[in-house]
Amino acid sequence: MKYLIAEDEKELQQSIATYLSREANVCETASDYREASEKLELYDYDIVVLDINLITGSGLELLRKLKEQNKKCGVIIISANSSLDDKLEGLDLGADDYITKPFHLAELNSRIKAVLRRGQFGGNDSITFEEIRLDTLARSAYVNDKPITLTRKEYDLLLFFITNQGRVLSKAIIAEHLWGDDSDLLDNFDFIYVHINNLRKKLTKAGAKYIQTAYGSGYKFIAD
Amino acid sequence: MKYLIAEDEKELQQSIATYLSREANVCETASDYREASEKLELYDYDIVVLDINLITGSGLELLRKLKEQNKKCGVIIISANSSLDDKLEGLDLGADDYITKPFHLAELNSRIKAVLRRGQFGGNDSITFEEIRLDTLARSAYVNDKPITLTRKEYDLLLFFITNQGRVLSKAIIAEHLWGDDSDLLDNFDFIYVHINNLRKKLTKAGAKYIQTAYGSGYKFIAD
DNA sequence: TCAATTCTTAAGTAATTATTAAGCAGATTA
DNA sequence: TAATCTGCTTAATAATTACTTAAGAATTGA
Repeated sequence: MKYLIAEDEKELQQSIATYLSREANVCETASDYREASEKLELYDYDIVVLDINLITGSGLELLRKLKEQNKKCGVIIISANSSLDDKLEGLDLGADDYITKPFHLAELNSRIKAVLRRGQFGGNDSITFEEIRLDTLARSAYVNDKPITLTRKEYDLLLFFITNQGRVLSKAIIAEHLWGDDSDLLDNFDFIYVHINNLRKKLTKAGAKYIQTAYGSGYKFIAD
Repeated sequence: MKYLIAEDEKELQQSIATYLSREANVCETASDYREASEKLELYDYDIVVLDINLITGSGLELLRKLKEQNKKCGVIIISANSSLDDKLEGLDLGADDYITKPFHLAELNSRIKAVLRRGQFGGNDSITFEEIRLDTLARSAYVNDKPITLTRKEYDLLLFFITNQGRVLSKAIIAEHLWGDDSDLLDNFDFIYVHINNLRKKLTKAGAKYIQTAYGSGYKFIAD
């Protein structure tokens, strides 16, 4: 399950992401219109939590765009307490639910659950790729139903590969997804080599070698 | 209280499970005849919600088997609107009630409640995991039928583990469930180490060591 | 209210995992 | 083919996370 949190208040954004990351397999954030728009074009999400009052560009505008593209994801709008109109307009535009600031995270979560339940969006606890299976609740990995022990970073890396199979992932993107936003500034991704190497060793040993190097661009996870 | 939902329509299954998990201590699902049959043999349930029109194998067949085994659980049949015969046959075979698609979840819930009330089912409000048994009314715990004394927090922790078996539970989530909502903000969960440690000691001493550390992610309760 | 139990804090230790760094290997380009 | 860039591997060091214990707070029950 993949969530996107489009919220410009950094603190709230982080609270939400932290809270929801246990429900989602992938929980990403966007801090402004541009970033959200970009991510929505590049990736598929099951749920988008959208603050309708994004400073840069309107959240409603984003929602309109989203629905034009006919993406199959549930949308939950966050709105400031006053703006009833925005809410209604949002629902008109195809949002699935809304929640008013301030709110409890548990409340947001149960609304997401409700949207997922009544919609056709997402909904599976294990992810497979060829003979690899990830149990996302137990955070455990299997190759041909034999468990392999992964560290946290290795698991996250493998999950990221599988949920983005076939796509070339640059070291910068991998770093951003596994280490968060602060790594924008880094220009040294040496440590990724190490994690890739470790994960490769474990997968190869178990008989599943799918991490391919795209020389000069990054890596991709793909069956030969 | 343990429920089993035998329903092959994934979406409906999830709706029911999510809705009823509030009422039940353990609410499990089965998607086909084989899975349901297996679970019924392995575990005891207080209530079985059985879709009589399971694609694979007949629901009626399952019910017949269930009653042959003389299991003490209440059975509520879900039937498609037309098949009156199935309903009657189901009741003949010993089902306790039926409900016709489509139905409101609240309706299903109140029928379950009614069955529980008038039946002898669920009188023993206990949850088991391997050799561990929790008496949820007395809030007491047993390992191989020998009582072990737990403090409140230890009991709550164990209950939380057992009802979320196999799932990685982060310290933040554990804190939230045992200490309430305010703990979102806490960034220090040191005290959890202590409770985990205490519970582990008691369980281990009694011969049941199921709390596994998922380094960097949390803990999970699982049989090797 | 007092005594007993239970919870939390704190501090030191242990274990695991992440990152750095350096040398090597393979690829690409001129 | 030399020069350069990119990626691989390994081992060491650093950082993080977990465990354990004991003592002081807080809570509970009589």
